[in-house]
Amino acid sequence: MHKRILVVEDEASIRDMVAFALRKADMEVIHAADARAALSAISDTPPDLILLDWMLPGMTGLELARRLRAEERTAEVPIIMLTARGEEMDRVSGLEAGVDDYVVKPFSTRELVARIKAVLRRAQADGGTGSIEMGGLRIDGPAHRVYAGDTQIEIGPTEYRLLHFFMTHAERAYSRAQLLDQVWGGSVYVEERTVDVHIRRLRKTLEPFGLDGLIQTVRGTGYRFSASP
Amino acid sequence: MHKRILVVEDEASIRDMVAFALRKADMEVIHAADARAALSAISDTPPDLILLDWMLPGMTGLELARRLRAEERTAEVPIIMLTARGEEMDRVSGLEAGVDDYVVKPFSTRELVARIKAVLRRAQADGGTGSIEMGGLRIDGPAHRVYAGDTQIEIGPTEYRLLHFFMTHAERAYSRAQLLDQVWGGSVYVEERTVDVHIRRLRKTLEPFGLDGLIQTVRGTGYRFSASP
DNA sequence: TCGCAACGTGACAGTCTCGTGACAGCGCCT
DNA sequence: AGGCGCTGTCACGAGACTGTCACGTTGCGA
Repeated sequence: MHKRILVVEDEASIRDMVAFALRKADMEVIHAADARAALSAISDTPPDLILLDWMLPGMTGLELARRLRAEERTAEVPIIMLTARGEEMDRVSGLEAGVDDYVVKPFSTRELVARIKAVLRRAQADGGTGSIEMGGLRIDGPAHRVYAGDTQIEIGPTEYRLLHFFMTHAERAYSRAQLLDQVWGGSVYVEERTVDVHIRRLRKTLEPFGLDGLIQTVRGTGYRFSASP
Repeated sequence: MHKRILVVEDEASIRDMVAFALRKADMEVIHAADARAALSAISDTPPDLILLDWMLPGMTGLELARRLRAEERTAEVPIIMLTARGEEMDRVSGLEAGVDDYVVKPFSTRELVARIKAVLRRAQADGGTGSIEMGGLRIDGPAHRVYAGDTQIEIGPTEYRLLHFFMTHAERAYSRAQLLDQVWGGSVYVEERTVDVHIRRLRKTLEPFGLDGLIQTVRGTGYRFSASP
């Protein structure tokens, strides 16, 4: 799996470390120290994935992410954000800007590579359209919409994020803590049982469309999303 | 969440403080004063996480980290480094060696525990073992599912953990005490005979699928999981 | 062959988990 | 201000799961 990764990061030490790890994982690394350099690097050939630092000189990573999403050439390129601890609270707005995943500094290279691979795998799975379909349910990432066949389903923000996470991480059990981490964002204090309630609401929203059994309870562990019962 | 943590630290005061905090957080603490002791402690059963002091007599923590990464048994075990203030600049080389996180001294035990939990959660999220198949039985770790051929088997939490342990430690006999340790978690008080009952339940759930004889009784010792009768 | 210890089995009551409905607080729009 | 959608929390109850006991069976050494 040879892939081209664009690393947008101004701090040399982190850049070098990342480059070292990615090359070891058989990936090609392109550097950009700031947003302008990133945009010009992309104008040539879009990479397979962009690794973006949250804090950049000139333009924030979030802003750049939005720009990249707006441009057709790069709208479909997965983006992973690098954030320092304490910046996590903006995870939700980041996810809404179309960022695919977050890695919080300090991170281990092992974790980084694992996340990158996961995101690449997912990107490949949804064929680049940004929408995922399974079990009669379709979620349109860029448009923030959910369909059951042709009819659109009205869905709240949290329910949407939960469903989106599930559909991008199907066939796998997650604990309530993990779901809080991933869907609510790492730095919030909410009861774990709150997850149950949102699961319940999501199930209730999907039920009228004959979409039962998609969200399964894994007793003693958490929940799982899967098209097969 | 009962976890085994190996603490590699030569300074007694820090070691005791850490041990106290971790035990309070329901973790089992193994201790090693230097690199050699650490390696020998690991040779038995690898822990779930290693807490490593940067400065150690004989071998630096970094060196030890590399050694651990190189060895297959411990390559996946998360490592957290304890560093004194001012040693931070070497963070990059540490991350290159595959260290998962840093905690800078002086630290609060609360922070330490939080970091440990975070790292454990991430390590667990990275999928771990994937799926294992043997003797016509397949267990899908990430999805938390068990199959006999194509049909899924309904299974309770404890039965699942027991089966999972057996399939990851097949062809070897375990005493009831060992099973309680590994499957129930070390800090619980249950009768040893309880193991028998769960073995029985597991056998019973597997039986309808023609999966007999997978769990064998080793009279006077305990039980063993094996594909061959 | 006998007797004992180890193991299998069924039943049971307590505990824990999860689903569910209700409710109050909050931000937003009219 | 009032209505409305959304969210987090709580309390309750059904059902699943668990640990333990009592008793039946089996294997093994004397």
